[in-house]
Amino acid sequence: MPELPEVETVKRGLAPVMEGRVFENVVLNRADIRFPFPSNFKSRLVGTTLITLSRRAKFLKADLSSGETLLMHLGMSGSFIIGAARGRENPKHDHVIFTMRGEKTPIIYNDPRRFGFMELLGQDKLGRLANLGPEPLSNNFHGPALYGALRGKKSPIKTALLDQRVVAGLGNIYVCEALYSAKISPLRKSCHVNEAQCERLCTEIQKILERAIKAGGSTLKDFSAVDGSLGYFQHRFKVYGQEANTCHNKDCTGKIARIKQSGRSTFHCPKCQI
DNA sequence: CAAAGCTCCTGACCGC
DNA sequence: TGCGGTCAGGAGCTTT
Repeated sequence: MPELPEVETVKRGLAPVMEGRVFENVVLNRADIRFPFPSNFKSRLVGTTLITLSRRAKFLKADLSSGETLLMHLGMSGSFIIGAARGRENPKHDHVIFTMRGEKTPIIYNDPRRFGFMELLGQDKLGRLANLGPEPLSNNFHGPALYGALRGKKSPIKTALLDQRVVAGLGNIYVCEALYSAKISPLRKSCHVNEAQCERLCTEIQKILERAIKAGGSTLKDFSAVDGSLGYFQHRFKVYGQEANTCHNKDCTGKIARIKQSGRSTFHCPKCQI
């Protein structure tokens, strides 16, 4: 599922065919996905220029010449396809089709589970971006900042890292991976994660995200890269989905366990993550 | 206020 | 082969 690195990959794939282009046509194949599309969605887009496409947390943000901002979230299974709408294997879940002036092929938004959504924000409106925590790859994200965000929190560190107000852009997979690499138990209370551990956690989060972005984003079976490239599914995680495998941290003989935390699967090594 | 639980949705997977 | 049940999860919403 798309987490920060996947969204970043999508952004990089879409920017060359969207930035600086005028929306020539917008087709909606249904009135809503997770939420209803904004009123007059098509007429508010057609004729405007997409000035800048950027990413904030797991959101794609398109600044328009009209002054409005198109905010897009991929949810669990959303993907963009640059290519012909016809001859697609499963056009069933093609919900939005953008045509940019001067571009040969349309840009299709496909989302089987419809957990994604699109919104239009007025000028100076932050909307859902207002309460997001720091970008993990920015200078605002560092040990002391994380420590400050965690103290006073009684929830487990795993849960806290999924809270987009603490750090923005992580999902279940990368949280498991980061805690594993930092050798911190997902069950540890947030307020009991000390300064040194916060420092380590920040470093690991950044390393993991950077590596994943470099790899073009990693993915599970229902997410595909913006160009539909395969081989995208081959990504192996160190701990996520590795239940019962032997921990391969150095000098550890533990076995990867799977537990549930606030309804989500957590994979961890009970022996070396403390 | 924080934290936990529920909800949306479809496709993949499993056992019979 | 088909069918029902279960699971996956981002994040907003409701409940505690």
